[in-house]
Amino acid sequence: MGVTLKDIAAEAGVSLMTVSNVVNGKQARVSAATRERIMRIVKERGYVPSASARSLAARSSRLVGLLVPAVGESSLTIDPHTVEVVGMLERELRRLDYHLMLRGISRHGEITEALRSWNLDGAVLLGFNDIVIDRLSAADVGGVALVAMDSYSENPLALEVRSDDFGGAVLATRHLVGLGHERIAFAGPAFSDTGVVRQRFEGYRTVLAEHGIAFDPALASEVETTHAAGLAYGRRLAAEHPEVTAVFTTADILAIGLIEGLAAAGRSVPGDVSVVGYDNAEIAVYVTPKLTTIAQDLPGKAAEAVRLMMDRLAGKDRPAQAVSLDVALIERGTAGPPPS
Amino acid sequence: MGVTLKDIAAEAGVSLMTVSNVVNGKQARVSAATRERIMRIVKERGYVPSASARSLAARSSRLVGLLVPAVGESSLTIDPHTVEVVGMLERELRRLDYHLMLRGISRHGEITEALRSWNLDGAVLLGFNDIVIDRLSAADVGGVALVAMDSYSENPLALEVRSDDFGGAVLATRHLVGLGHERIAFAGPAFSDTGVVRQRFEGYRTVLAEHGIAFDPALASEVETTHAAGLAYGRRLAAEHPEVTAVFTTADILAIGLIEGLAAAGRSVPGDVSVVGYDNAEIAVYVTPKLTTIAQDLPGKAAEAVRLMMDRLAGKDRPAQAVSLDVALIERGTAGPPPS
DNA sequence: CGTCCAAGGTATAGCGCTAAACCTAGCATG
DNA sequence: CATGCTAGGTTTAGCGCTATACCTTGGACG
Repeated sequence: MGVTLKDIAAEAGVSLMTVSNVVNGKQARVSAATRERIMRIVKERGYVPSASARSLAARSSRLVGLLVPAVGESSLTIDPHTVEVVGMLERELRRLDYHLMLRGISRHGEITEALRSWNLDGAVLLGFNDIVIDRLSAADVGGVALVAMDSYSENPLALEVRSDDFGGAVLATRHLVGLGHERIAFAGPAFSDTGVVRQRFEGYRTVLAEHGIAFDPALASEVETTHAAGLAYGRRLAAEHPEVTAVFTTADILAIGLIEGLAAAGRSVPGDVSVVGYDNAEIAVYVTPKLTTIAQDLPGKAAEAVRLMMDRLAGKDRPAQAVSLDVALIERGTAGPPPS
Repeated sequence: MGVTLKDIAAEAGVSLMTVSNVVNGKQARVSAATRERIMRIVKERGYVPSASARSLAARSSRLVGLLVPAVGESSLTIDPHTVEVVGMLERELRRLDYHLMLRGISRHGEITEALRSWNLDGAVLLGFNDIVIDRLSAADVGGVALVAMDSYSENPLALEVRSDDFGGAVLATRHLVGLGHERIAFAGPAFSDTGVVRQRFEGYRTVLAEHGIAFDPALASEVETTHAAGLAYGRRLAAEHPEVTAVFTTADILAIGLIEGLAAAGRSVPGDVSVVGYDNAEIAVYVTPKLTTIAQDLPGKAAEAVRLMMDRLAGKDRPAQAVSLDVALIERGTAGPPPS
């Protein structure tokens, strides 16, 4: 079916290696005339090199893995966040004639398996828990270029890219304290865990302490990052903690659900309760009032991850140091002074 | 570095082929005792088969491509839509020990190149224009299993999965006509093209004709699928066509922008103008008033695409026939009777 | 005039795996 | 007792490519 190097070589009357050299742009060893003749035949016959054969013979696959957690039977956790990275990464890789392989990871061993099985040149790990990254040993990784996004591991085998989650929480909480709030609740998923949400939780607690406000564990709730969970939480909060005048949440969608839940319980935002979201998602400006939130530099994060990956693939070794991007408070309509 | 079949064979004192048979679960030719011994060694040594070697030797890569249009230098066009498919596809493929390769396509030739270079067993084409699919010849495709989503090509080489776009437009437009509207505008991207949007445009025109309403080309506008474009369109519409009392749009995000644009021009929804969106996106319920829209069966579409792909990979040949999924009108708050 | 060298190639030996054909002992069968 | 068959393997011949070492010319140079 397919045209191979051998076919081209036969037609051009040269050895197979000469064709290989031409196709791979190794200028040195071929005369211009021969090169042109071969290229013409390659075009004519529609020759496409076999990536598997190359990968096998050259011990390099020109393949980068995109590894995403996949919880059991459920789908991949690709949020708008992630999509941006995927898009940028694919484009940059394509420019350099690399390819992207998407792989959900449900057991730890699958990371190593993915790296080795396809002989990946690099891999981007999206949103894994620190512990997962920590457990990666040099033997697991081999020489694969690893970039971990949104992980707080300190594994020197992976270059890390994240935004300043602690700082974002500090910004949000200080904003609320500055407006005069004292009973400030926190809502986010699994914050007792390590990782991104934990950092935001610590930022929140730090600012409370900084202002002499006692941390009340009853005001920190584990809430999933969905509209429905936010809504339920809003009702609950209104019923159980009417003294709360502000909430810092770790996701916009949760915040929007929360606002609806509060409204359902007769509490208005920002009149009765102030709310700050996180991520500055697209939806943040479509709701009324528009959501006050923390913006991450998403394109920046994606660009940085891509840059690190490209540099490592190109062989530029850089210190395994974490890159942390700045965040910003976007003041819109959901945070105001507490009711007097 | 890596452990190979040869290493395992040497350690187990059997031939390489026996190990290969065990690893690939070919029960027939190996005794239970030998099989267990080999499996133990495989586990101990952490053997991972080389996918490139397999692909080369077996002429099958267990690799499925996800081909997405990539316009020039820009990123991939992965909308929430697409993400659902990606997630489901990855999960199903992983269960069957296939892998997913993500590839942006910016020139037509790249489709063939992608199929051939990695020796793909199958490919899902997401959101390509019909013309692109039409141009695919048997030689381009080889034996690759092709599933095209949201294409209206009739190329027998690709199984097609789409939802009933014409029917959706009919539902939306009839709803508006039924409410008493006569000056109904249409807004969507590139509807003069072929494809999904064209189908919706035809649905709209058909219903107008059906009710004896003359089609006015000035009321059909080419508007990009973004909030900003919708907003600009809203202002323009209010200024240039104050007689319009209803708009059917091909995307929710466009509809939401449109509503804001109308509001900015002093026209309220649904009091002055009714609006129907398309897709029943998540945001549709977060805006006020909640958006009346057409819902596609997204999970169904994804599931169907996956099912077709799986069947074809498993060798079940089915007639190359298009699957079309039903749509539904979701009545919410943005469509009402025209002002009297 | 012998030597060196560069330019422009070719020949050889795999990479790690699988498909397909082949082998061999041991047993049942007519 | 020859024959066939089966279980349980082994051997051989690549898949399409690249790395590496090697081979020829025809000058330039001392």
